[in-house]
Order: sequence, then C-alpha cells, then structure tokens
Amino acid sequence: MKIVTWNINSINVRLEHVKRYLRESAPDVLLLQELKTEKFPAQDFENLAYHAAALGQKAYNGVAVLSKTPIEVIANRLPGDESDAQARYLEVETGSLRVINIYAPNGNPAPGEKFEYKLKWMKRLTERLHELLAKDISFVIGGDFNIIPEERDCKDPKAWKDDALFRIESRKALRTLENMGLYDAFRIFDTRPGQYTFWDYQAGAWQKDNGIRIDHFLLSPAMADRMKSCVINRDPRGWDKPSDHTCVELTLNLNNKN
DNA sequence: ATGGTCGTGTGACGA
Repeated sequence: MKIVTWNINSINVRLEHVKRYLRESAPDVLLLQELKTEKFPAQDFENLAYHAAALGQKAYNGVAVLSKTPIEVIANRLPGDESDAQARYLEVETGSLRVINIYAPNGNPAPGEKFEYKLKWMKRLTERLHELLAKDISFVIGGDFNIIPEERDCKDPKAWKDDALFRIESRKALRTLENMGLYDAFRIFDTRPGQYTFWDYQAGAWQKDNGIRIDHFLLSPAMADRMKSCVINRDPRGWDKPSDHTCVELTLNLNNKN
C-alpha cells in the first residue's frame, strides 16, 4: 500500500505532472496540496481509475485526496475555529484507512499575525489528532507541514534561524505531535542529513541542492509498526516546469502481521 | 544582495 504526499503548487499548471506520476508510480493514495483554485479536474483522475475528494479555494491553498478505493470525507475543515475558511485540511477514510491531508500555514513573516495563525492552527491540529488517538483510531497524516524539524533538515540552519518554518515555536509544535506518540515516518529508517522535499525557485536552489525538508508523514503507533518504507522521490522536482516541492512516498504493509 | 522565481489574476501578494 503506497501513500504519497505532494505539494504541486497549482493543479492547473501541474495537471500533466500529476497524471504522469500516477501512470508511472501508481500510488494507492495521493495527497495533493496547494491546488490554488476552486475548481478541481476530478474527471481527469477518474479516467485514470482514481476516486477524488477535493477542497478548493480561489487562488490560495487547496487540498485533495486521490485514491484507488472509494473515499468517504470525514472532515474538510480543522475543528477549533469556525471563522477559519482556509482550505488546508481534508480528513478521509479510504480502503478502511484514516488518512489526513494537510497544507499547514507558512507563517511568514514572523513574528506577526501570520505566525500566530500558524501556531494556533498547529494547536488545533494537535487537539484533533489527540482526539483520534484517544478514540483509538489509527491514522496516517501527510502533507506540507511548513516546518523544518531539525538542523539536519536544511542546508544552512543559520539562514533559517528566524524563519517561521524553523523558529523554535514551530519545531516545538511538531515535536509536541511526536511526543504524543506519532512517528516522523521518514526518520524511522533514514537518519541522513540533507534529505529535502522543497527547493526554492530562486537563486538556483535546486542546482545547489539548497533545500529543506518540510513535507512529512506522521504515523500513529499501529501504523508505524506497519511501515515498510518512507522515501523522498526527487525525480518530479527535476521535470520541466516543476513544482518547488517533490513527493514523499510511504509504503505500509496492511495485510500481514509480522 | 535593496538580488534572485513562480502562480494567481491583471494588483500586489503569497510562498
């Protein structure tokens, strides 16, 4: 069972990229972030035998789940703030698996209003995930967390010191989730520094491999026990007219106990 | 680097 997360930075510009990825890699579930439009081309994916659930918004944000099995939407907003209309959270059930897709707030400039929104959003997320753990619902959450977990997850920690993605408050918010018992799937088997999921379009960041690791999967304990692999696939970042993010690929063994 | 690049929507703004 392969679940993949990918911030595509506009579904309109990247539609052919996503279709190519589905054909070549055939994930069971694909989580997409930053659709940047209200309208979602579900038919294109249904033609490739995927079910689709999307939450769009004009010009900003937007998340979608594609799956080979039917999708039941459990929630399309993060509880805790009725006034928050940003399309950043999609919780679904597909193939008897609970999957949560997030596009967490960037939070820059920090400090400031946007940073406060980021921290509050992470607190709301913590409460929601705590609720699932308390109900003994195992789950996979993936997406663009917009948080660099540690120094080894960026090229030059000093350059990121005061950025909303690396400030101590943001890293603490992610660590709080890990302290609840969730696992950073990528770090279960891979401890190497310099494993990035995002490279800025500017200043030749991709060519210089000046990136950051901000796209993550967190697994509830039962899911962590079932993990076979979690790898970063750099290929799509090297395609023509790429997204500034590449995808993270998670493989679970949901059939056998070992 | 007061730089540099994209996407949206056609202005700045967000990332």
